[in-house]
Amino acid sequence: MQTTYRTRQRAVVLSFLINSGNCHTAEEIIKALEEKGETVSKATVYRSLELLVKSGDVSVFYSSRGESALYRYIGGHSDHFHLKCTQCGKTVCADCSFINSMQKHFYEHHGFNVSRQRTVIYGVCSDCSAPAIQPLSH
Amino acid sequence: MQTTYRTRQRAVVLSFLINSGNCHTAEEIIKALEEKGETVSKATVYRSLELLVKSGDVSVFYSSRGESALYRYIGGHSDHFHLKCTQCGKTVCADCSFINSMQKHFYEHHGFNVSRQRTVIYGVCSDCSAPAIQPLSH
DNA sequence: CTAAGTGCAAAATGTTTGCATACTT
DNA sequence: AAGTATGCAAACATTTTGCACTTAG
Repeated sequence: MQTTYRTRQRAVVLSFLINSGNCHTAEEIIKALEEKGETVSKATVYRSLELLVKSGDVSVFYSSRGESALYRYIGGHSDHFHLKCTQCGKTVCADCSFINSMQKHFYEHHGFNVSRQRTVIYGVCSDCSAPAIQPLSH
Repeated sequence: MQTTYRTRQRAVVLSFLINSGNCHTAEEIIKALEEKGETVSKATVYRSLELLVKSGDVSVFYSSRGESALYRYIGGHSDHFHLKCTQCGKTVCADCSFINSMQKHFYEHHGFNVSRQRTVIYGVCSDCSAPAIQPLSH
């Protein structure tokens, strides 16, 4: 088994995510660290994120092609998951226990253990499905 | 509103998906058409897929970064959605009406209209969560 | 000392775009 | 004719990789 060394760079990436508490793209993290004067190379940010995801401290969320993955520190945020609107592209984070029912169903009927953090629910958000006021097509 | 012309290329792409009935990456479609002797350029395949998705004949499914989007003809396959294993990477298509409950919940509690075709449930599949025989972690 | 991690720049991947040409209607 | 679509190659954006060097244990 491979042991992981503690490095300044990885600590910096993790503490950024911990302090923020929100979802961030790799690019955002890179820029933020740069502005803070922290020197962490782009490649290292990606590699650190990969390790942090493997270790379970951080979750990745792949929204859709052409957009970046979103990373987020998960210290107990077990009910958190994402609703992504296919019309406006916005992603809403929902903290809601319905995911428990989902987990139960998929485990019992499909032998499948749902990941609360990485699951993406696609659909149309309330803003975009507002009746009448919609723009006349695209 | 913009009218769409019927073209040989788009018909070819659509009929490939109809005949297959399965999910395919753009790359697969391009290769398959090439082998069939159909001449459709890569760019046109992408553009056709985009139009077909817009028209509702085809669904896209973005699995995760570094992998291609999956396209699929949806002629009434309304109960179809994807379970993706984060360990082995396999994607299982599930046809199951539980999605009705999901739809109800997200609509009632979040004003969000779930897309049956594009939603991705991430988790660990039964093969990968088989007890006892698992590798000793990482 | 050795395994693991870093930084850089270059590569890779999957998809999109500009533009001149060719279809559809 | 006017509006779309095509094909090609070049551009893109995000992420990954090779390699020589540094650091943690």
